[in-house]
Amino acid sequence: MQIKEVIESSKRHWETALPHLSIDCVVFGFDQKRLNVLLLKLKDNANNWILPGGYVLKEEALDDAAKRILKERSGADKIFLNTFNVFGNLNRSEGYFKEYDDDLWHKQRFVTIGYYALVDHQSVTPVIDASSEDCRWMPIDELPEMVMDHKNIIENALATLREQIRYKPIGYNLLPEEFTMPELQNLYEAILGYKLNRGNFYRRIMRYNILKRLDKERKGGAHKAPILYSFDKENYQKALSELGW
Amino acid sequence: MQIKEVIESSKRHWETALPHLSIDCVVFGFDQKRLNVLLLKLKDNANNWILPGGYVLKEEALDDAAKRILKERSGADKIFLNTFNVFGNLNRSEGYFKEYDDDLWHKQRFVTIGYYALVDHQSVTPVIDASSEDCRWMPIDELPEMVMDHKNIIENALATLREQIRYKPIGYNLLPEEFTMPELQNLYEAILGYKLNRGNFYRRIMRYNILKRLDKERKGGAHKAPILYSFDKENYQKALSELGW
DNA sequence: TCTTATTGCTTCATTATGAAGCAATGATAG
DNA sequence: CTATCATTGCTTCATAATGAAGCAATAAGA
Repeated sequence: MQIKEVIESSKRHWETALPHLSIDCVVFGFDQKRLNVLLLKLKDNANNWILPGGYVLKEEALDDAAKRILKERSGADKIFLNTFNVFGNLNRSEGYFKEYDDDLWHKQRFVTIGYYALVDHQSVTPVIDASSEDCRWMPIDELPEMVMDHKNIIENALATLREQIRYKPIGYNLLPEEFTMPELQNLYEAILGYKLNRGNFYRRIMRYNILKRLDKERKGGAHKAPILYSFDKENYQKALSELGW
Repeated sequence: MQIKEVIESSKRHWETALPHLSIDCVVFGFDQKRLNVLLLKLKDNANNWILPGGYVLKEEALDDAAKRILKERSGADKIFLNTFNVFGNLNRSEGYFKEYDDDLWHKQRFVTIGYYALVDHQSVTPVIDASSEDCRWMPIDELPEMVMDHKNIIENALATLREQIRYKPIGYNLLPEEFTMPELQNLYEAILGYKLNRGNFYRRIMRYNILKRLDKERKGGAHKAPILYSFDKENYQKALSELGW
């Protein structure tokens, strides 16, 4: 196993980025009925996948770094992005780079800032960057083998998302402009991991008063055509700000 | 204005700690009817107060660093400690150290990990460390002038606490072993910043089933003597774990 | 002993939630 | 063209949670 590009870029990082600090992004996208995460596979790195991540430049705000990294490594752009936790244990990368020289950037001790992002699955086309061999959506309930503690980081991000969905409207960033009530319910169920009662879900969402009902339906599927909605951005923001967001 | 000790310790830090990374702790304590924060005042640093903070040693886990810093700089020990946010904007310290040499540790660009702590006010005796002139509890609604973005960090921590109190039992770490129902209500009101209905609060707390009613009362105050309670630690933990904690 | 503020706990009206169901509808099969 | 079917929009009913108010008990002090 060899990661030449990684080693090369390692040297560059020493000069331009803050040492001992990295960012990992958990990018959630919703497709049909499943919640997905955007993952990368390094060249020649066996079967281990990683989260899109990178380093903070010396004169770069943390949020800007997260945006840049995500754009460079996955093509995702203009998205909802937030920190959710910090991972600062020792030996987080233990074992993964032991064959390499001690001056390899990645072998160092790292404090990692975890960002999670919510994106419209349809509008993101995964981009394979120079150091990667693959970049794709993976369903949250069928994650592949992952490097270091990256699986744990994803679970932590998902737990954050699940907590937020309890008392905050969610969906604006995860759904396309127009969507149906069953699609919104599928999103909630995919995030929560369990089924919701249809009528009660309908009632609860309607009471939020964050949906704008469009005068059209989504025909083409079998059975009754569902009504299309879009988010009423003003009320959506109002609902969030009443909760202190 | 001079901060000799700070400059001295700055040199030591370069050798032992992770560069560009710091920790600030927002320590909440509850006294009578008010929520307080533990603050320090640097020697000779005019009237500006700071949060107890410090740096992460090269071979030290982040949580351990936070514990150590808090112990060293304020005497607080064995407490509930959690990250709540990361502050990584540029120029956070702009203007505060401009008179000093550029190689002053503090003048550098810093990413700060925010920790919040919940402690029993009575059991913490503020300790004034070598680089401080003062260390004391300050009520949350009467904060003094503070250095850099430290006031913002406190507000951010308080917002986190307020969010958590909505759907999580809180109080175990902020109250003494034995307490009364009005005291618990006062704590909630101090955190939330507004009054709660007495009967409804009583009913809600009782339904949580996290209190152990003791067979004694707190006599001595005027009027009817309130019953003493302690937390039923088992049920308290169960209530938390049902919420995924 | 009387007054007072405080406390423990309940009652009643209102609102939210869980479970179930009914009518409408668009596609499909016959 | 019509019957069937799963799905959808939305409502109903029972139960639980919440907001507002109040009653009786009580410890301290007048």
